[in-house]
Amino acid sequence: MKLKSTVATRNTRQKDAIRAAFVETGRPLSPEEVLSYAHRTAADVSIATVYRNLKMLVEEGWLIAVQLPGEPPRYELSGKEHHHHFLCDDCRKVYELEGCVPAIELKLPRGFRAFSHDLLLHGICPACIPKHA
Amino acid sequence: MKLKSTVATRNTRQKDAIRAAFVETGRPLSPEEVLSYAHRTAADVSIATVYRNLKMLVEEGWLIAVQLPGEPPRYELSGKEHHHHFLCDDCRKVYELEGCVPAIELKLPRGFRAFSHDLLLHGICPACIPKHA
DNA sequence: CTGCGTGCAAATGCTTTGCAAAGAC
DNA sequence: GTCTTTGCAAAGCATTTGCACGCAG
Repeated sequence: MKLKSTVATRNTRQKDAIRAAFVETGRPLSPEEVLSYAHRTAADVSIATVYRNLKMLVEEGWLIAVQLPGEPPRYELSGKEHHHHFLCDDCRKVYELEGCVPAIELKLPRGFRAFSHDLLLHGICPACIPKHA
Repeated sequence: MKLKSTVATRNTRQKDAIRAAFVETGRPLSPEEVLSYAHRTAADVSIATVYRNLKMLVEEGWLIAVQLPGEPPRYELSGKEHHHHFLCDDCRKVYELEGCVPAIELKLPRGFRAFSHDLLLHGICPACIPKHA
C-alpha cells in the first residue's frame, strides 16, 4: 500500500522557476511562455521538464489547464472562482476576467441539457493598443 | 498573369462525398467525422484528401473553421449569422445554437478593448441523455 | 546513499506535403 | 492529351516518454 507519506516530490531549481513564472506574471501561461520565464532564473530548463512539471502541478491541484479555441493550452493558478478569459489578438497573451454574463442559458433546443460554458473575449490589450493607434 | 479563368477545380467522387457530409448532417464536423461520412459513398477516400479538401473549401469560402477549446477543429457551412455552439460531453458531437447572449460586455478592465467573443455550451445532447438516465 | 527529476533523443499523434499514378474534362 | 486531384509515405510540429546521469533529501 505504499503511502507516499512524506516527501515524494523534491524541490528543484527548475520546478521553482516554473512555479515562480505563474506567481510573478499572474496570468495564464502557455508551455512556451513558461519556458521563457523559467529561463530567466534557470538557464538550462528544458521544454520536456516544463511539460512534465505542468502536468504534475495540475495533478497535485496547484494549476488548472485553460483551453482556448485554436490556441495552445494555458495554465493558471487553481482555486479561483468562475471566470473567463481575454485573448489579445495582437500579442496572444491571455488575461483573466472577473465575473460572468448572467442569463447564459441562451436558446437551447429542446432535448439538450447544458451544464457549463466557456467564454472567451477577443481584442487588444493595453500594451498593444498603442501599436494600433 | 495566369488568370484561373474557367475550371481550375474539378469535381471528383471524393470531393462530392466530402461536401455531402456537411449538407447531409447539418452540423460542424471534424476531419475524422468527415472521413467517416465520406466513406459511406466513397470507400477509398484518404484522410489526406479530407484535409486537403477542407482547406480548399475554406479558402473558396464554402466552409469556415470552428475552433473549440481543447477540441480538434470542426468545419461548418459558411454564410450563417453570428451564433455559438454546443458540445456534447458524451459523444463529442457539436451542434449550432441560434442567437447570442445579450450584454456580453462583461467587466472588462480599463485599457482593454474587445472586438469579439467565443461562447461554447457544454452538456448532453438528446441522443445521449438516455445513457445518463 | 537512494531514488526522484532532468536533459536528450526517440516516439507519438495529428496535420501537411512530395511524388508518381489515376482521373476529370 | 493535359493538368488537377488522389493515395501513400515521408515530413513537420507540439507533446510525451525511455533512459542514464545528476542532484535533493
